[in-house]
Amino acid sequence: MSDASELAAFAALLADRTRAAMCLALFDGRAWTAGELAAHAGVARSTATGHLDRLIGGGLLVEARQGRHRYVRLADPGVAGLLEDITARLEPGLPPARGLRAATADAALRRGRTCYDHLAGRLGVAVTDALTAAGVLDQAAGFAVTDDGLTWLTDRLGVAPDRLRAGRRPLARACLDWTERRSHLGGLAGARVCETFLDRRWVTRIGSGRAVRVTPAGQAALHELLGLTGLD
Amino acid sequence: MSDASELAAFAALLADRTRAAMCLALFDGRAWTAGELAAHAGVARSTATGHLDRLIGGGLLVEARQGRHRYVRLADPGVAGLLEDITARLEPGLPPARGLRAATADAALRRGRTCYDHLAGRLGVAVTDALTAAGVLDQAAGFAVTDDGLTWLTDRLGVAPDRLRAGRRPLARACLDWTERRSHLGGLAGARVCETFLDRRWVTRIGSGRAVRVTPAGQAALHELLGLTGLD
DNA sequence: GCGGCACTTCGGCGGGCGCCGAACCGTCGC
DNA sequence: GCGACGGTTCGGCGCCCGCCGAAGTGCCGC
Repeated sequence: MSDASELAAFAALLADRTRAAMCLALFDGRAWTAGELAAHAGVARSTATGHLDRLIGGGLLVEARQGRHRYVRLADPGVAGLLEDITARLEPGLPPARGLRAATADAALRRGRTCYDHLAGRLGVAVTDALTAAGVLDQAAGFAVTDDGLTWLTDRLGVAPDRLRAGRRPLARACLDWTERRSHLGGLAGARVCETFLDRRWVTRIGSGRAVRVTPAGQAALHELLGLTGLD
Repeated sequence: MSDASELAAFAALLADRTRAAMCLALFDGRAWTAGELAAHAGVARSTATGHLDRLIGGGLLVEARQGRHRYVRLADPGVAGLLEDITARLEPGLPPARGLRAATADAALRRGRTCYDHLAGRLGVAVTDALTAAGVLDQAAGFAVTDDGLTWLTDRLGVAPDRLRAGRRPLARACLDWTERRSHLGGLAGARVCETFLDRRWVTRIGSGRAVRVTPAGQAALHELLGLTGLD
């Protein structure tokens, strides 16, 4: 009986159009700010605050406060899997490959891929770790680009300084990688890094999808630049 | 966006204590009547009617009208799996084996088992099919014991007539078998058949669980009585 | 065919919940 | 510092939804 109450309480988290829209948006694996989710769902920020409180309290989401921002993402891959199971049930005929499980099944995608406009997969995590080790990123401070890091990006990597001026988009953003269960670098800096790697042919796209592969030239360059090895 | 509405609408089906209690009750795989579910959930019958309409309309349950009864059960194994996934999330530490998936994994259980007090699994379905072929059961009429069937149960199988008088419990009831995706015989008649098989040592329990095995004597007897073969 | 039973329909009540706007608080950038 | 901005708190509004009981409808058994 109490079991039924728990089930009902859990289901109630998703039983609201606004909260459902938030969870579906977060289904992409990225961390969103409260304001972005409010805009996405079409409600006032104050309303979004309450919904996020409930979703976090219910264990579906986790938050990371960063300055005046409240970043929020799905709590764990289990939540993503559950959402996928339910939505798959809702559209029986539709693409079975839309979700993250399909990505899991594909070794190439697991190795390396783009997530929107930045690197993800093992490659994305490896690059992020190397950037952290090199002092470019400060993960302790919640995924911030350090002052030295800015210099590194412009001088070592060769990104034009004005392309790193944060406008509406945060410079660095943590993006959770389901297949790796790790965060990798998103945001403006993540996009610039990916862009540069592609420009220089350090990585190339495989086919027309999101999968990418490190080229021989890229293996040499990334070893030279970041000490990375074993990027097949 | 419309996607979010659909997800919310679906989740709303389970987001009520009463409906959740109904679904959890049906999780055992049996078909319940509307009145039974109302009593189980502790609401008026009129209230239960509305809830069942919603659950059926949403595709979680299916109904089978039979006389003045409204039998209802989970729509398909996918629903059971979904419920299992969700409840497993709610009690992370608890028995991973409570559900039906565990049964699926166990070959012995898949072959033959008891479901409450009647036979299930391949054995249960085979016996039910044979009883139907022998004219004991009329599945077209919604799982009814025929007049000839009553005679068969008493004269051929040797069940005492007064043990087949239906009281509150229906004489025959369809019980859905998840592993076989087929109905098998439950209700009073199902219990008597199972009881008789066990009494005569045609089937014996394996260990202390629900799994059962057909004995050599049982194989001979069931072949003689119902033409059944291949019951290892 | 007549009572009894399972279920359904309907009207009405009450509580919960989602929504907003206004005021407030902390952080960031000039 | 001071304004801008993201997020939070609070009060109040309105709707939706779950609940019941009473009356109605088929179906069953005597």
